[in-house]
Amino acid sequence: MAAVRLRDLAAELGLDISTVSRALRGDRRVRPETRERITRLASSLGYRANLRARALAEGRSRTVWLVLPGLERPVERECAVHAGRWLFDRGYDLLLAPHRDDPRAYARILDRLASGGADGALLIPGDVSPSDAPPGDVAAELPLLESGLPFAYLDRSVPGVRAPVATTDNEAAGRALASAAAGAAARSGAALASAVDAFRSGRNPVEAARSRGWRAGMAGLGVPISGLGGGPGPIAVAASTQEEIEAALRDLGDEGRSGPFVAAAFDRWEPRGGPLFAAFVAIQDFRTMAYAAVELLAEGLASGVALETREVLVPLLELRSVGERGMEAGLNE
Amino acid sequence: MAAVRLRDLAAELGLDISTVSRALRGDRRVRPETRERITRLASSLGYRANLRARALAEGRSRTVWLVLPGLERPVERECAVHAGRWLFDRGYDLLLAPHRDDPRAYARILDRLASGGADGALLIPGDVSPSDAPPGDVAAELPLLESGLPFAYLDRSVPGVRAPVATTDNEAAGRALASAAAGAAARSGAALASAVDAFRSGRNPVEAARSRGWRAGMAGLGVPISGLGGGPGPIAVAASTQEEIEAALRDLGDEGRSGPFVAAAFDRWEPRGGPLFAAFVAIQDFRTMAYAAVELLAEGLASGVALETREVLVPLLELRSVGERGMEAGLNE
DNA sequence: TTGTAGGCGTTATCAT
DNA sequence: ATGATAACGCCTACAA
Repeated sequence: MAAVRLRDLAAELGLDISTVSRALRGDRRVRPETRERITRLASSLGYRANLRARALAEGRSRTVWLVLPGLERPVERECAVHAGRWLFDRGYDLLLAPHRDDPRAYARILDRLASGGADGALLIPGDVSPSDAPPGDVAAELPLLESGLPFAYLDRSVPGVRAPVATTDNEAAGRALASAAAGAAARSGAALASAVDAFRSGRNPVEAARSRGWRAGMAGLGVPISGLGGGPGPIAVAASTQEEIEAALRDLGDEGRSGPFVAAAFDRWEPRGGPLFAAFVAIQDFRTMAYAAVELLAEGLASGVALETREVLVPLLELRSVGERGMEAGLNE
Repeated sequence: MAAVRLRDLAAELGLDISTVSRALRGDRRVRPETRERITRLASSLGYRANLRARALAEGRSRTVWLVLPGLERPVERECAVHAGRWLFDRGYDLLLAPHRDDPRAYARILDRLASGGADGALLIPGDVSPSDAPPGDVAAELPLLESGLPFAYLDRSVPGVRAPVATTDNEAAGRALASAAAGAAARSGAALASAVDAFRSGRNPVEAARSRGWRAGMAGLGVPISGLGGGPGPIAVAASTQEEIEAALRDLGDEGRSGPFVAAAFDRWEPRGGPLFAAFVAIQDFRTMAYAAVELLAEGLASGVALETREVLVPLLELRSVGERGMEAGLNE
């Protein structure tokens, strides 16, 4: 019942292991009849190459890990599926390693990677706020860097870690949302009085870039960025998610503001009525982002060495307008 | 820049490889001072054990794969997270291998597993309808079975494949939903006229078990199972998802039925008004299910051999009642 | 076209 | 407590 080895096939056929090995992996310097005998016996005995031995001998395992916090967010799921397909076509298997924001799990995953657990890796970092970052967490990817394993960041990067990144052009997306929001207000006859920046800039580089774009866009249009107060007239509120925008509006409401507004969010917006008169959604192109990350990684997989720092910015898939139906209703309040 | 090996440490210290190996792995028959010298040099040189070599020598990799179709459904995500934690605590890393319902990807994953890619596996099968099953797909897990790798099914099993399963007690859940639905109708003063079975029994064993339970429960209560027609009076409709129930109702509507009804679904129900007067949701216990599967697998991981067929039925986490507010409204239509 | 032999880096079994 | 040596199963120059 023990697994069949090359040695068993060779012994059975009176050949040498190396000949059997060559035949089974398609090396053409094996006489056709010999190859025939070998493949026949191999399949009849159910021979399967031992991947552990092959990985040791070849120095690679044709395996890539995608390290991510969890599976809840669309980025994670979509990138996983697409990157998996791209890599599959290149002969690699993509395995997902979720660390559940558990620092110990995260450390062990990176440690295994650095020890030859895979040929390369894609990393989607979790949120790192200065307060809840465990000591030494900044250096969590240190083993990876030292090992020289090729890896690339996906969606976001970790400041200070030198590695390539594939991410949405979030700054451009922020600017695009700004101009769309201002345009919608203008078309409705009431120019934007001010804009609210509800991005969580300190959270990660993505939020920071979106905030920069939004503020720059509004500045270029002459619309002032207001804090929680703000003057009368229609306002535009931007954040990464609908929930964050709604939370910001509740804060504004407490200070006397509940009038019409324009919403600018990413990826998803469910119309729920209320004083909204227009909503714009920046739809990210996860498919292309995953492709770009795989492209970045591919160089390293071929050469087997770590990659240079580089940033690939993927344009938005679409800037979608939703919920403009309620525009008049919003203005009539 | 090449990776540091045991050999390098041994040479540097004038010791033998075997001593260094023992020291680094906590074997106590090494003189404390020697161990000290070794560990010091190892960490100063950044030594990392080569996992590929270790896996070959030890015959295992302390790695388990979770093979699943995708990451969309709650089962997949929740089981992945929980199983990952349980296995982590046992010293194993859980890696996710989504096959995107691509038969080639699926075959390659199972092939790698059978060739020693991991020490064990958990499988969440996709839907297999007789029509779209590619030829030979039934035997897709054949390599796995032949290899003797320990694995267990999670959530569902594949008929005909001998392996242990951890799944919800779907038949009991179906019965529970039946009695809850009938009870709600009785409490509202209008006994159930008939029940609709909208489960997709041919799709997979889970759907089949739910359907059996629902039918048996209704039979025990003397409520006839109706087809698309059905008589007058309140009816109960059961299916795995809200969408499937709504689809079934649209069909009923075409035949003249749009009156009040009781809904019985799994895991999720969003109240949306309409002629509904009660909804019951069977909430599955994914956490316990994942735990049970890991327990099943653990035996095999310890012994290294395939497991006996066995079925662990996990009770529902909860039978939740939602949307009963609309009961009177529904009856008044 | 086939065989020989060394190597991949660790672990494990003997001696000493 | 340490060292020599043989696995682990496969790959790959190099030789024949």
